[in-house]
Amino acid sequence: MAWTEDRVATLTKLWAEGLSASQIAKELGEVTRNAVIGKVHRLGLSGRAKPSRPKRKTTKKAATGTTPAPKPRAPRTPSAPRTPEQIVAAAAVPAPPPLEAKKMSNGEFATILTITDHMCKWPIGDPSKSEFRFCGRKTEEDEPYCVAHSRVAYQPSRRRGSSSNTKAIGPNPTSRKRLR
DNA sequence: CCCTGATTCGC
DNA sequence: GCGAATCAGG
Repeated sequence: MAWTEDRVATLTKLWAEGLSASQIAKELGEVTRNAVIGKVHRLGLSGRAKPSRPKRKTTKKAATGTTPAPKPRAPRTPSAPRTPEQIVAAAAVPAPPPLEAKKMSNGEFATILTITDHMCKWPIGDPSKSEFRFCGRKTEEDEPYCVAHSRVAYQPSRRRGSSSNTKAIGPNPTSRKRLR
């Protein structure tokens, strides 16, 4: 499968949205996550908000005794210093502070502990903070968000008029793991 | 062990 | 240019 303009566009978009390489690979289909990562690098849009990339240790681990050191591949060269890519993926930033959450009937926001089905899982605040809450309003049957937040989360993208292209761009709620 | 991205290199 | 293999880390 060749990297058509279309697929590259999707790849770029999904990558900017923060999807993992494997997720993107599944999304595109016909490609592996390695292919995705490879393409991402080739496109020069590597390194978005990567939490862990302290240092690339070129020093490969010393043979753990029993390692016969097959070394099928050519010796890894020291690798060129990573160029600080300055890809601006800001355009695809997930969710600006959307609607202000209303209070729940009992006067509290939904928390990670109180959130249940039929409650809007739109995050409010910084997930790393204890003040983090969910919107908590009533939602439709299997909707993760309330109607208001759903509109924000699922914005139709004007690409390819036909095919379903309503990609979720909202933040990832707690349990949004893709089924595998 | 699962996952993640990063890198290199044969094709 | 592509992507498998591999690496390194969480």
